[in-house]
Amino acid sequence: MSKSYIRHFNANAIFHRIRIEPNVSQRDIVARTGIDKSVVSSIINQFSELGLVERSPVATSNKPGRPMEGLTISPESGLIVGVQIEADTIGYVAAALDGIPLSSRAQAFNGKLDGVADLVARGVREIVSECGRTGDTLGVGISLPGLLTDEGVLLHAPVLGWRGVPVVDMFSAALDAPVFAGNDGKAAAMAEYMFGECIDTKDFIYLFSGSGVGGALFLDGDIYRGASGLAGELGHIKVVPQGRYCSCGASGCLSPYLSEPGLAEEIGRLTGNRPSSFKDIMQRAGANDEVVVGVLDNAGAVLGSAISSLVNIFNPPLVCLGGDMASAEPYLRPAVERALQRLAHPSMSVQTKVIFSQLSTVSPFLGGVALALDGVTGLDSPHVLP
Amino acid sequence: MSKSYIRHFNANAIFHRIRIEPNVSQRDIVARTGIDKSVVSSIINQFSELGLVERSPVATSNKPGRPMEGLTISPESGLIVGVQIEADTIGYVAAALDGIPLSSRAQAFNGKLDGVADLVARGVREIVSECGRTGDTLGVGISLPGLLTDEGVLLHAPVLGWRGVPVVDMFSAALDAPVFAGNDGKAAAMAEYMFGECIDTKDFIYLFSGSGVGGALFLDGDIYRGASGLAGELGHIKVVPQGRYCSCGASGCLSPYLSEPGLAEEIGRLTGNRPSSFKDIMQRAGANDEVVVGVLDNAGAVLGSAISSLVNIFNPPLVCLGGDMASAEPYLRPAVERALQRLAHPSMSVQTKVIFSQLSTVSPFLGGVALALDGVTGLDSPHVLP
DNA sequence: GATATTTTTCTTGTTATGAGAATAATTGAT
DNA sequence: ATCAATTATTCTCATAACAAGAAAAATATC
Repeated sequence: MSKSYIRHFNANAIFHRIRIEPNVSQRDIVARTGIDKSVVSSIINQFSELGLVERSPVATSNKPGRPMEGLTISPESGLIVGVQIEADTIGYVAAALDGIPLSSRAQAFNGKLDGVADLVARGVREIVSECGRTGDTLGVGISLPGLLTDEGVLLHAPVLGWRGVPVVDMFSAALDAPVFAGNDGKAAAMAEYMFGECIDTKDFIYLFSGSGVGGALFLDGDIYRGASGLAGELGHIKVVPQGRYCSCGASGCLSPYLSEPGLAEEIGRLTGNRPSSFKDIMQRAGANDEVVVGVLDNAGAVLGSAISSLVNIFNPPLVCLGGDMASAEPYLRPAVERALQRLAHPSMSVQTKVIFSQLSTVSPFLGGVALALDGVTGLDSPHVLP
Repeated sequence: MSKSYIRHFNANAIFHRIRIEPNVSQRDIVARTGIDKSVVSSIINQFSELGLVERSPVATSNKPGRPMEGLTISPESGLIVGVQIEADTIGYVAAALDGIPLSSRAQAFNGKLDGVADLVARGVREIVSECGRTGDTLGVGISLPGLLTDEGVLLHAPVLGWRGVPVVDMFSAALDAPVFAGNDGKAAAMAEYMFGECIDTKDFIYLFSGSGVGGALFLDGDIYRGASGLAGELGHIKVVPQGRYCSCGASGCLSPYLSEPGLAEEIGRLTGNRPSSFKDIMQRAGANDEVVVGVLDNAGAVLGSAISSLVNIFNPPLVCLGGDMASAEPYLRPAVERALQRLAHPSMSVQTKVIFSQLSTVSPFLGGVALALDGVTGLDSPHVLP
C-alpha cells in the first residue's frame, strides 16, 4: 500500500462527504470522517485550487466565533455523462461532478453492435452540448445489461445478443473521455448508494427487475464483485424447487417469476392475452384484473422468499428493490411482507428495512452517471481528485 | 486513514506471507506483494529485532550471486492459545506465532457459565506450561457457539444456554493476555484460511455442521461481518418451503436437515432407534444401514440446494464444508454434486470447487488459534507487528 | 472597543514510502 | 587464486503525508 493511496483515499472520502451533504464545513468533515483538521484543510485547498469545490459563506448562525464556510462541489468543475444501453433504447444523462443531472434524453436503438460506438459518441456530444454548461467531459459511464469482466469486456448480454465485446476499448476509441463500463444492476446499486434511498448506507442488497432480474451486493461500502467479477447475479437465486425454466438454463430461478417477460408470459398463458409491456401489466392491475393481480401477488411471494434467504445470509440493514418492481409496490409489498414474516430469521428481519426505490423511474439512466462518478473520483485509475 | 495504518498493513502482509510460505526470501516477498524492497527490508529488520522472524541461510541454489536468506516465524517469538468452548467440552491449543500447534487437550465441561472464566484461565495456564516453550502469551482466542457483537458480547448461545454475556471482558479479567472472542463458524473459516484447505484464498464460503449448522462468508480476504456482525448465519438459509422447524423459530432452514440433532431425530423417527452421536450415525452408515444412508443422501440434496444458491449469489472459487460434514463426505458428496449440476448456474458452478475439509477433525480447536493470531497480528488493536 | 468563541490555516515535527547507489555474498571463468 | 558477473539485501537521501499545537481570522456579546 502506497502513500499516495492514503491521500487519494482521504480526498475521496472528503469529496463524497461534500457531495452527500452540501454546505458542510471543514469542522463537520473532521467530525464525520475522523481525518485530521490539517489534512482536511490541505485537501480542501487543493480542491479549491482545482476548481472542484467552492467555499461560500453560510447563513449566520447567531453563534460567536468565526462562521464556518459551506463547501459545495463546484457546478463548473466538469461534466460527467451516464449512458444506459438497453435492448431498444439508449439513455443519456449529463451531470456535474456532484451527480445532479443537467439534461437527459433517450433515443431508440435497434440493438445492433455494428456502429454503436459512433452512435453513442454522437449521443454523448449532443447531451453535453444540450446541458448548457461548458467544461471538460471528465468521464463517461456506460451501463450494460450483461456481465462484464474487470478488464472491461462484456462477456454476454442476452437481451442484446452481444458476446465477448471489449466495450471499454470500443467506446474509448470513439469517445475522447475516460470510459467506465459496468453491469446495469451493479450500476443501479451504485446510483442508489450515491443518489438514491441507500445514500451513504454501507451495506445493502439491491434487486431490480426489468427484462431480466439483476442485482448487486453492496458490502462494506462497495459493490462486491467476487473473485471473477460475476458475484451478485441475484436473478438466479433458487426459489422454487423444480420451478420454471430460466434463460440461464437452470430451473427455479427468481428471474422467470419476476421479470417483465416472465410475468407477461404467465399472464398470457392464463388469460390468452399477453401484455405487451410492463406498463400494460400495471394498467391491467390498476383496472383490478384479478388474474394480473394474482400473478403479481405470486411474484411477490417468490420475491419475498428470495429476500428472506438474503436477509438470513447478509443480515443487511436495507434491501432495496428497483426497476419495474418499484412501480408494482402496491401489488408486491403485501406478499413480500408475508413471506418475510414467515421465512426470515426473526432476530435478523427486525433489523432489515425493505424499500421500493423509485430512483430509476424518477430519474432514469443514473446508473451510468454513478459508474462515471465512481470511476472519475474513486480510488482507482484516472485521478481527478488529488 | 493514517500513516501508521499503512505500515501495519504492510507488516501484516509480509508476516502472513512468511507464515504461509516459510523460507521465502525478501525478494520473493517483493515479487508477491508488490511492496518496495526498501520497505520489505526495513520491516524484516524490525521483525528480526523484535525476535518475530528468523533468517537462515537457505540450501545453495547453484546460482551465482548472493544467496537469499530464508525467513521463518521464530518459534520463540511468543505463544498464542486457542480455546474452543462447546456444549460439553472445552478444547485448548497452544501454538507459536506461526500457528503450528505445540500442544492440545480437551476437558469435559458442564456448560455452566458460573466459574467458566477461572476454569478457562486454569486450562490456558496448563496448556502453556505443557507446550514446553517459554515466552509471553501474546493472545488468547476463544471460539464460541453463538452470535457475538463487535464489542465482544455473546448475544445468545443456544447450546450453552448463555445470553448477553460480555465474554471478552469476562475472560480478560481472568487471563492476563489479550482476549479475542468470536463465533465458532467464523473462527473455523478463519482457520481454514490460515491453516487449512482455503489457505490464501481470498474469497470462499464456509459451511460447517455439528450440533448446529454455521458458516461464514470470507470475502475479499476477510470475514464479512455485516453491518451488525450477524452476517454469515448460513444455517438458516431457506431450503425447503414449509420445511422442518428450526430452533430459530422459522421453518425450512438448512440447520434441522444437516445438524447432528436433526439427523439423529430423523433417523430415530424412521427406525425407532435414535443415534446417540454423530459417530454413531457414521458407524451405522458404514454398516450400510439403508435408512441412515438415505437420510444422509437427503441431507446432501438439501445441502446441495443451499450451496447452489450460494454459488449463484457469490460465484465463489471455493466452497468449503467442515465439521461433521467432512467425515460424512462419501455419503453427502454424490447428492451435493447432483444438486449443483441441476440447480447452480452452469457458467458459475464450473468456476466453483466444493471441498470437504478435514481440518477441524485432524487438528481440532484451531478456530481459537486463528482468532488469536488474527487478533495479535491483524490490522486492529494490540500491535505485535510494528 | 474588548473579550470570548469558533473556524480555518500555518508551522514544525515525525514517519513512511520509493528510487537508486552501495554493499554483501556467492558462482564461474581466467 | 583472482576477477568479473550476478544476485540479494541494506543504506542514503528525497519526497509525501499525516498530526499536534500555535496562530490567525472572523464573528457575537458585553
